[in-house]
Amino acid sequence: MTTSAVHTPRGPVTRKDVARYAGVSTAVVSYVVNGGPKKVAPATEAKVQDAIRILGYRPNATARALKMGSNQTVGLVIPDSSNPFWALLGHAVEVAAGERGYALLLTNSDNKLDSERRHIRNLAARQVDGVVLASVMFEPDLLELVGAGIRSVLLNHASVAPGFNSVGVDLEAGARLAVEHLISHGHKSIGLAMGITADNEADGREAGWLRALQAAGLPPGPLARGGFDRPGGYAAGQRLLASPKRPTAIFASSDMQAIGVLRAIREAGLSVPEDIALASFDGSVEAEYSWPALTTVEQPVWEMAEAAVSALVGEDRNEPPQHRVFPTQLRIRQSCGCP
Amino acid sequence: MTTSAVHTPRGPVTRKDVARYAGVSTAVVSYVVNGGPKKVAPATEAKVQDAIRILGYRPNATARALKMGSNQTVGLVIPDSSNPFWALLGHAVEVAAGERGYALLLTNSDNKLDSERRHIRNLAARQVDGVVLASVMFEPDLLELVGAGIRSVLLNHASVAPGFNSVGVDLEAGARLAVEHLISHGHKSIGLAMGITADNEADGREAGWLRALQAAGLPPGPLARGGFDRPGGYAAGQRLLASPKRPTAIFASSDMQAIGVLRAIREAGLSVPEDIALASFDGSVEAEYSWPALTTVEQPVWEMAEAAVSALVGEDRNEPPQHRVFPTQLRIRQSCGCP
DNA sequence: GCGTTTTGTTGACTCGAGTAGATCGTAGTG
DNA sequence: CACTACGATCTACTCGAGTCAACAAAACGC
Repeated sequence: MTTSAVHTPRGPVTRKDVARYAGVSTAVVSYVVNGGPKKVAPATEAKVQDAIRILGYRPNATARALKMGSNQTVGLVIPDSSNPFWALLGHAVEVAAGERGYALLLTNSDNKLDSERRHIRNLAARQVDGVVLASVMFEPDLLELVGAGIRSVLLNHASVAPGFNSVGVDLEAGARLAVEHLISHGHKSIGLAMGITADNEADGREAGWLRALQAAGLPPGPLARGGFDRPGGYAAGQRLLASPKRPTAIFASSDMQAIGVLRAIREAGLSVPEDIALASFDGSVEAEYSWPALTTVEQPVWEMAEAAVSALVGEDRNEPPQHRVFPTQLRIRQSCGCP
Repeated sequence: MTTSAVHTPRGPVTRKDVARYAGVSTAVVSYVVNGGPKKVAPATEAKVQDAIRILGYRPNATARALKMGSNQTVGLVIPDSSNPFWALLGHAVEVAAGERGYALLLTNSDNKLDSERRHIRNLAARQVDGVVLASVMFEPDLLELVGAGIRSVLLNHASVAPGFNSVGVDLEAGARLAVEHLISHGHKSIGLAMGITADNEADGREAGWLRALQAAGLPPGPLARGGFDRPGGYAAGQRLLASPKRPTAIFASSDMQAIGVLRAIREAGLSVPEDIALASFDGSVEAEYSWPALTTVEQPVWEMAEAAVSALVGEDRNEPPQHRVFPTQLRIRQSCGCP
């Protein structure tokens, strides 16, 4: 004869079961579980706590969410979570959300617009409390969808959409930092391996590269476009190396691209930074452990995630939409030619 | 004068609003939205569809979840989503779940037991339909928690817990594959950079390394333990290099560790594979783009994720718990000494 | 034309929890 | 001792959607 058999109902234990077992009403159970909004006598509270423990009651978060109109969840849409930069961002968002008691619904848009749109629709239906949209693309459709009552933050997006929160870094300033550093090493021909932004908006990194060169009175070096990922960088790197006047330095718009470029350079029998210097953008861990370690423009991912989540469900939830731009920092390592 | 203002209620549009607008009962709206369980006359259906479109109605997934007892969500607990291997796994799980209409709640345990336990509790309260538990740790507590009605899959865990689904690879066979390959290159002293498994269960990779050496009549080389990540591998690598009899080859229990080892080797002024050959475990993208490219034992991450999700919410949802072991494949590149 | 199916629609109850408002009992005051 | 004030508790409604039993109307058979 087991101890738990008598009163244990089949199926999941609900508030009602606890109430019956403790000999109180369901309201009291709620008051005990939530510590309010009404007081409960200590003796009653103890009875209820016992019942909860004995029956193994766990409140149904879905029911709570229905009643309260919030399921304590934020959604995140990123292009590809197997890309280390996005993975890190996802991690940071999860932590920032977790600190506030929110869980993270993660979705990958895979750089496809319809996929992204589907995910946003889905997140909206699931009544998430907010969504962080780290999209390379951008469509008015998205505005409408997300605008339908759900708070959202655009991450690192070029266009500053009215009515939307946005969080990002100063891409142009960051790129200038890196290119200027390459220039300071004496390079006169600096190529650019640029990622492809689907909306064809001018990317700040490209502008920064150009400005830095102009400011130094240098002509723009060769430019090759490819995906922001390793294969994209590899392909872009090969094209840069094959250009009529091979650059002596290359700035890549992402760390992953730089790693691809690195491979292209090596396969060409050249070495970094002796033959070609390299700098990139993002500041991911892979940059640190690459060989040579990559000089890169670091994005304050944790702060950005924190700011994004805060705008969604944090203290500044009710403020009007903000556009926060974070500074970047040049993380100097060996790929640029520094010792 | 806007077209939508007249009948649009304030706040989110519910089934009731649609019903009122279309002049039907709420039941009919449900039937239209779900295509059942009862038929609706074409003319009525059209009216309802119009109302839905005009009012911009989207069904509240939370309410649906409450009624149906499922919120079409699976949970994933991994040690650290900024580790590429786990990031890839997360991506694969998300895709597998997405194909079945399920969303992914992602949590990082950060390798901490209490954090892991908290997340599982949270996932349970949120009534997820299943959880994939990729824990390095293991505690009976977890069994109890997850066992409380929620289907779960243990990923790549050494101990085969009864009543639990599990999905993993044959760690020992995989490790043997790699070590045997190093032996075939003529190496007689092969060190092991082993990750730390918190539950101190014997890890198959260690066993495989040992067995391969024994089978070849070789003495076990030096062994160093560290985290499964890059810093862990770096530290382990330094210790292996400093060991009295320096090994001529090293097998690392993860790609990330191998990348750390690579750095240690380079900082010691040695080169791979000339001075020290290297092979590792996981088969992540970083291994491919490392220099030299890492020879590694590839885990079939996509198949594993597919199997895990399928056991949770797929076709074989109602079968008794299974233990699926997938084969690994040796992906030969340059770090082992092959051309 | 009448009884019988078929088809279409509806009202009402349900899921599990939050909480306002009503109710009960008791302690405190005059 | 009557009467208020208050603390503790319960009743009952709500959130939004799924679906069954019940019913009305139309289609059918003979």
